[in-house]
Amino acid sequence: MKERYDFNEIELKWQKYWAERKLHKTDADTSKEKFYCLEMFPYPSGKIHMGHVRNYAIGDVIARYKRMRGFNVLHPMGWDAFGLPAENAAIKHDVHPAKWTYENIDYMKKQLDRMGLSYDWEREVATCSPEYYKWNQWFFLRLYEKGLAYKRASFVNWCPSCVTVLANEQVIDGKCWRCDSTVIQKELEQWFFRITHYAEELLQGCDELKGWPERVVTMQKNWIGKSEGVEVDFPIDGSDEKLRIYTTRPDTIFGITYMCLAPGHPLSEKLVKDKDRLEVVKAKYGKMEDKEGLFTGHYAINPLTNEKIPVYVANFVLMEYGTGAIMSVPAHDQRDFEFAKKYGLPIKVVIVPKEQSVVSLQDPVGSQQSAELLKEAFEDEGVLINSGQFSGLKSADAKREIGKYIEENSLGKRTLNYKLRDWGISRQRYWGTPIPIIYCDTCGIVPVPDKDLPVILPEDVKFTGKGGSPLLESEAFLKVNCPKCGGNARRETDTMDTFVDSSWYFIAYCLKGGIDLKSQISNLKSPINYWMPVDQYIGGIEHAVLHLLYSRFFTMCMRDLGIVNGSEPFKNLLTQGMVCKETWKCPEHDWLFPDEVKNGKCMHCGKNVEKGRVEKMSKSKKNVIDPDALIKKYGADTIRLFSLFAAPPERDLEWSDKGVEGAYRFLNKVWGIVYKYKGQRAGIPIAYSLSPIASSLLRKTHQTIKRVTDDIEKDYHFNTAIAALMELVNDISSFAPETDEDRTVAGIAIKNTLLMLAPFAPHITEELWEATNEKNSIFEQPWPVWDAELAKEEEIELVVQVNGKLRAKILVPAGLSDDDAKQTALKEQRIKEMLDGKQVKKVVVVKGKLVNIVIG
RNA sequence: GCCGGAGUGGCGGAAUUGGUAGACGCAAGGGACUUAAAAUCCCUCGGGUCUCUGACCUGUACGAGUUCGAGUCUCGUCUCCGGCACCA
Repeated sequence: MKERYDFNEIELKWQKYWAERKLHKTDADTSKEKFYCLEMFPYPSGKIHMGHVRNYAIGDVIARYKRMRGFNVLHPMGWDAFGLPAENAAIKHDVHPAKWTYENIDYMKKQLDRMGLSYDWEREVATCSPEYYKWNQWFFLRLYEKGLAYKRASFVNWCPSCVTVLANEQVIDGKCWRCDSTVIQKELEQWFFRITHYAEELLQGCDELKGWPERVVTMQKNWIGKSEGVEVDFPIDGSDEKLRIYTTRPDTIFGITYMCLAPGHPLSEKLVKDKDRLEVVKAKYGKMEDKEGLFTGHYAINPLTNEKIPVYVANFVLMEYGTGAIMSVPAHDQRDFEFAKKYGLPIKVVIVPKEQSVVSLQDPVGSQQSAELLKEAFEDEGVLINSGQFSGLKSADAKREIGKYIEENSLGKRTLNYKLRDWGISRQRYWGTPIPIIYCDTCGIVPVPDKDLPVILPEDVKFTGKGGSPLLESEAFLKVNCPKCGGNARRETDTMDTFVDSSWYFIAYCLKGGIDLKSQISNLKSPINYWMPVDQYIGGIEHAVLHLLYSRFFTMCMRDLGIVNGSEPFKNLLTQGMVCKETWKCPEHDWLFPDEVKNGKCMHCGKNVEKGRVEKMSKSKKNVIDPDALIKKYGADTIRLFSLFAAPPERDLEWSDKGVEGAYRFLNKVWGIVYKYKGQRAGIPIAYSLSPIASSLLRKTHQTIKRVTDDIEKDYHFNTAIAALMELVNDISSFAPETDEDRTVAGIAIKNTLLMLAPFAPHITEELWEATNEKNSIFEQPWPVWDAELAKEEEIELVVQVNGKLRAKILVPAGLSDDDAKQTALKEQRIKEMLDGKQVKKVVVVKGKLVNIVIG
C-alpha cells in the first residue's frame, strides 16, 4: 500500500479488474429477487456532460447498493443514436452520420468506463443499428395491422427553406430554430400512432404510479387533458347539413350568439365562397395570438331556442380537438368575448353569480343592459337566466339537465374529450428508422412483409442540407417491386421520430444475445417478464411528458401483443435536478467564461461584469465544466462523491469548485485513517471489556450503519448518507486508541466505513479493502447490518424547557423513567432558581428526550 | 390565467410521528507546525445585548391561529421557480 492516494493509478487498476472479472455482468439466475436499475440512455453527441455524470452516478450508487443487498441487478447502458445532430455533422463536415455516431459512442463509452460505472455492457444497444431498428419496423407493422398506425393529412410546422417538418419545440417565435425563416402551416400526409386509443388507460394508470414524483404524474394528467361535455347538432339554415359542436358548458347554450369552424373543417370549404379569404385564415391556423375570423354567409339554428346564429370560420378553432367546431358564448368565455368585440357580434348574458340571481331573474332587461357594459366574460359557474325552462338552475344542475334534454330529443350526446392527440411520427430526414411501407400504383399502401425486415438505410446518399430528405435521391432505396403484385412501386421515404426508438429500449435490454421480440410473444417466463417493470428509472425532468408517456403507451401496446405482462414500464421514477453553475455577463461581450473575468471586470473591454444567475450548464452561457478535466485533476471517485453530496438527487445542484476539493479532502482523510491502522483486522470485541472511547466509537459505527441504510432506502438521500459517513470518519480520525481492543474497534469502524462508502466511491474503497488484507472485491461483500443493542446510547442529554423555552441540558442515563426525568429536571439548580416563587401548572415529559415545565 | 413545487446563516444544505434550529460540507477569521508556502492539525463562526469565564433577547419569506411546545399543522399574504397555456 502506498502512502499517497494516487487516484489515477488506482481507478484504472480497478476498472481493469472489474472488466476482466466481469463483475457487473447480469446474473442469469432468475430464481433470485431482481432489481432493474435504469438511467436514461444518452444521445451520442460527442462527449458526456455534467448532467450525465450526475444521472449515472446516482444510478450507479443504487445498482451497486442493491447488489450488495443481494439483489440480482440489471444495470444496462446504450445509445439513443438516431437524430438530427448526426445529419447536421454530415452536412457540415462531410462525414457519414453512422461514422460520426459510432465514433462518438466509442469515445463516450470510454468516458463512462472511466467514471467507474457498473454497467453490463453485454446488453448494450445502439438504436441506429439495423438489429435494433428492425424491431421498430416490426412493431410499426403490428400497430398498422391493428389500425393503431395510420396515415392521414394534417397541418404541420413547415420550414420552406429547410424543406422539412419541424417539431413544435423547434419553432421559436414562429421561426425556424436553424435558419430563422418564418414557419408556415402546411397540410401534409403523415404517419400517426393512435395513442389516443389508450388515452383513458394512460390516465387511469396515472393513479397507479405511486413511485413517481407527483408533479410528473400531474403533468401527464394535464397533457392527456380529459374533459366531460356534450356534442350537439346545429342544423344549417336552408340546407340539409348539420354542424356538430362540442362543449363542456351546455349550461350556456342559450347564450350562443355565433358559431365557429376550424379552417380545415369540411363544412368551411362548402360554405365559404371567398376562397382567398379562407386561405388567409388557414395560413394563420394555430396562431393563437392574432385571431382571424371570416363570416361564411350562412346561419345555423340553435336547436334549443330556434334562433338563427351566424357561422364563422376562425383560425383559433382546432380541427384536432372535439369536433373541429364550436358554439360561441361571448358573455361567458373570454376568447369568444374578444372575438365578438372584434367582429361586432352580440353578447347575451345567461349566467349570473349566485348572489345576483334573485334580482336578475326578475329583470331580464337589466341583465341585457349589463351585457353591454361587460368588460370581460363571466366564466364562473352560477345561476341560469334567460334560459327558458332551465332558468333558475345552478350551472352544475343545468349541465346535467340540458345534457339529458339533448339526448332525449336526439339533438346530440354526452361525451368525453381528451387534449391528447395522436402521435405524428413521420420525419423527412435520413438518420432515423425507415418506415416499412411501400406505395404501389395498383395496390396502394402495402406494408413491407416481415421477412424483408429490416428495411436498411441506404449508403449511397449525399448530405447537402438542401431540399428535403436524402432518401429521395437514393434510387436503389426508392425503387422496389410491390410485395403484392410485383409491379413497380416506391418506398416510403420518411423515417420515424426518434422518440419511437427510446419508447421500448428498456425492453430490449432484458434480452441478451440479440433482440427478438417475436419469439417472446406469450412467453410468461420470458426474461422480459422477469425483468420488467424497471424498478428504478432515473433521468431528467425534461422527459416528464413525451418520453415517459410514449414509453407507457408502447408498453401497453406490447402487452396487447403478448410481449410483456405488465402495463406500466417504470415502477419508480427519480427525476434528478439540473447541474447548474454561476454565470458572468459583460454589457459589451455578453456571457463570459470565468477566466475572462479579472477583478470583476471584463478582460476584453474592462467594463464591470455582472454576476449572472446560477443557471443550468450550457455552452451559450459559458458556464460548463468538462468532466474529463475534473477526472484528470481529482479522479472519478471525487467527482461522483461531490455530485452526490452537494444536494439531494431530485434538486438542482450548484457546481462548486471548492466543494469538489472538499470531497477530495474527505477521500484523502479516509485514505489516511486506513493507513494509520494498516494491517488492523476487524476482530470481534468483547463488549463488557471495552474502554469508554471504544464503546463510543462502536456505537457511532452502528448508528451510522442505520443512518446510511435508512437514507439510501428512503428517497435515495445520498447527501445525508455521505454526511453521516463524514461524521464517522471524523470520529475515527480523532480516535486515540490505547489498547489492542481499542484498535480492534477502530478496525471494525474502518471496515464498515469502507463497505458503506463503496457504492459512492468504488475505486478507492476497493483499493483500501485490499490494503486491509480483505479478500475478493468489496462488492462481493454483503451490506453491513446494524445492531440495535450496540447502537443504543448509554447516556442522553435531557432537555429541560420552561414554558417551551430551552433552559437546561442534563446528562442522564438512557432509559430513565418519565417520573425520574421530571424529578431530575425539577432538582436542577438553574431550574429551581427559575421556579422560585412560581406555581408549576403542568409538566410535559417526552420520553428519553425532554421535560417542559409550564409555570404561571 | 390554471396546475405543481419551493422560500432556513455569507453559500450548498440538515432537522424522526410537532420536541435542543443550523448536522455535514464550503467560504471566512484566528492560532500551531514551517526559513517560507502548500498540505495538515486546533479554535471561532445566524443576529443582537450585557454586569462578556457566562447569561439574556431574538431568529426558519410575511401576518394571524391551534398547542405546554411550530421550520414542521391550519388560514391568509408576498416572492421565486417549473409545467400547460386560447383544448371550446
